[in-house]
Amino acid sequence: MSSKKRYTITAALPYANGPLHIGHIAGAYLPADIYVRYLKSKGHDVAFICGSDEHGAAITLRAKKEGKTPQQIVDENHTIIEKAFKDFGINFSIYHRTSSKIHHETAAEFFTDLHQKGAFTQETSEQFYDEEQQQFLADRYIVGTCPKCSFDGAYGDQCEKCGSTLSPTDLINPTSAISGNTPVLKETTHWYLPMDRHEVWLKEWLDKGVLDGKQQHDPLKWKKNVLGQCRSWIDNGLQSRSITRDLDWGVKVPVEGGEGKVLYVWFDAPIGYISATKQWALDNNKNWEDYWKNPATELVHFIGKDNIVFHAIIFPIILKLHGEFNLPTNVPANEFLNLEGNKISTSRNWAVWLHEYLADFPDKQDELRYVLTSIAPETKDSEFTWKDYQARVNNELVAIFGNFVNRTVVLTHKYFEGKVPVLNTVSVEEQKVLEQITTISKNVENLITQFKFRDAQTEAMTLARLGNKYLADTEPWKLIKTDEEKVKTILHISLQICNALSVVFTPFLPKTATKLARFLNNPTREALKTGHQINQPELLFQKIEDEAVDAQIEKLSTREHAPMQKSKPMKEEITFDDFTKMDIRIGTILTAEKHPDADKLLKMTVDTGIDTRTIVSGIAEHYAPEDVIGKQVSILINLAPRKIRGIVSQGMILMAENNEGNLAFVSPERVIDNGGEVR
RNA sequence: GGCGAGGUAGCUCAGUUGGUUAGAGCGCCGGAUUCAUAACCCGGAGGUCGAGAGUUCAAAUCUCUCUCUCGCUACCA
Repeated sequence: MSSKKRYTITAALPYANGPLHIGHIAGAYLPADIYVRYLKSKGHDVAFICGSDEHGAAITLRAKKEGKTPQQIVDENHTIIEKAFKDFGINFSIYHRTSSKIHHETAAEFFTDLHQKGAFTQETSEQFYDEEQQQFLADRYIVGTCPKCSFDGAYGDQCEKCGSTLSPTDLINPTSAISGNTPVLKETTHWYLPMDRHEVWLKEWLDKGVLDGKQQHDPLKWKKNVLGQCRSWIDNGLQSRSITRDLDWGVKVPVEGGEGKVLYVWFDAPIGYISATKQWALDNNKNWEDYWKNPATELVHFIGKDNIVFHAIIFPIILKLHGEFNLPTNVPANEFLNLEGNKISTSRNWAVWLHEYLADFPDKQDELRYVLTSIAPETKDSEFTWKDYQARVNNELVAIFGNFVNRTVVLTHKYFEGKVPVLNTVSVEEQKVLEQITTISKNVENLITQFKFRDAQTEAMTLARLGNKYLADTEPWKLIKTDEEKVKTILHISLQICNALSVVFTPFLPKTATKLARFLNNPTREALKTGHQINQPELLFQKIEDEAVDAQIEKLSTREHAPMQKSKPMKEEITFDDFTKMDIRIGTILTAEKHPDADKLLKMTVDTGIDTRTIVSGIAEHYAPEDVIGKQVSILINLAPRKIRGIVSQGMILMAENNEGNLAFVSPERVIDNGGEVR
């Protein structure tokens, strides 16, 4: 228990493409910071590693848009993010960045090493290519309509509207984000990581915690959501994933044939933990290998649930392939934090930005830390509301914690000139109170080591509750008239509780704990000695006024929520002949039912005037079957039939789409005979 | 559709291997108190534990079916 261990703790690398919001903090950085502060307070040797993830096409794309270099973009964001972390009090050993030289070297070395070991395959495939710009288009450089939600501005790797993971060829009407042209498919060769080769050992490692025949971790200590997600991935069969991209921003592929190609961000980013550790070791005269290669060192990754597969499957594969490296002993992934009833969305600007909070609520880092830990999405998605923030600060921090400290310190000054009075005879009840201080402190520690930060913080608050109850039970303000010696004992114990509060809250509320230690004039936080002079207190916490939270709610609701919606550029010019090739008719939907094997598809029969045919269409999320029967619609009838999810669809129903991605039928303005031509 | 995680008091959440009247904090109502930022302390109300069926002497807890939320995944000309 008391032996000192070495820990490498990482927190997900923030992508240097935008600022941080409270969801990031609650999900990864705050729990990591609490854990690290706790470990350090116990004297363990901890490297707390984080940094900006600065590669990837989203950054080059944005650079292009803003007329800057990618380096300028990441420099700006890195500075903002680093400052926000620092101001908020996330206490990294190092906050590094993946654009650094040491990272490029480290990542390249990993690639070369794995390449030499034959860990990769090379595959040639067709990728979109912009002929005018003479370059392959990375996934992010392709914009089109999301096949899932019909959002118009989806990227080739992801739709930011519905969050779906996509591949560029999934997009409807793909266009090049650089030129607006329609890209063509062209062959290119990339390196792939065949993950299926690793299924057997991964399964044993995840299920039993056994690696190479040795017990490496205890799976019972892993969260259910993490193990469940991983099992789901492995049981479905791991795919080969490409780990290089045609792009000029990132870590250059260091082997023959790699010209013009870089490592894909998810390959290079986790290696950033290692390169950051190397830099930190150089700066602090340490040996980085102690933190990554010594099997006695624990490696823990704090992440959000979107990152589980990378940290619990892909990165371990990379580490194991390289050899000598430790695998994580735990990956405590959190779920997501919602905000005022909706998902946090960067693109819709539905978020509480960390740097804005710090500006709007100066010196209230700990208030936010407290609230975010109270509602940490540890087992399920949770919700932040400003009213709840206010209630928790006012009813818990101010009323229970701050108030107890204040009354104790005020009474000490009032009765004993601010000197810690002597501990006289201790009653049975008081003996119990003293024992409780120890018990609660131990409980808090146990809960932290189990990554139950929410419960741990609640337990820490019970110490303040204990203090308030003790004062209410003993009533020193009455006793002072009759039994000053007893009052000395009461305030002595109360002051020790205050001191214990400054200890147990150190990981959770570091600024408050320091402030409290200052009131007590006790920076070491060892037990207070009789006669010790304490300082004049201020208030530990201020109440949050209605106006302050109302202003925040107002700010959220008045901000522009709709994404910047630009109509897509016109497609290439076509001839009249091109147009007349399409045979579009008016028809009436006769029957409609849900596709038996798909959620988003409706199977319909339509009277086209010339025949009655079956059409399958992806509109089930917009229309119920009974709503569409009898509707007159426009149909492209000479489209080649195609099997969709097992049913042959003969034609396509035309739909119009608005900015929200909602669909509407293109119907004649008055009733037209079925088979009527649209031209 | 498949898979994973959830659905427990108004809110945020606990409930271990099934076992007496289902818990905590906050909110609410009532009482007491004045050292304290009208704060603290005591008491109370409030839940058919998502729905239904089954196993059992006994189920929030095990099994099955259904339903809703979140995520991954498939279909989307």
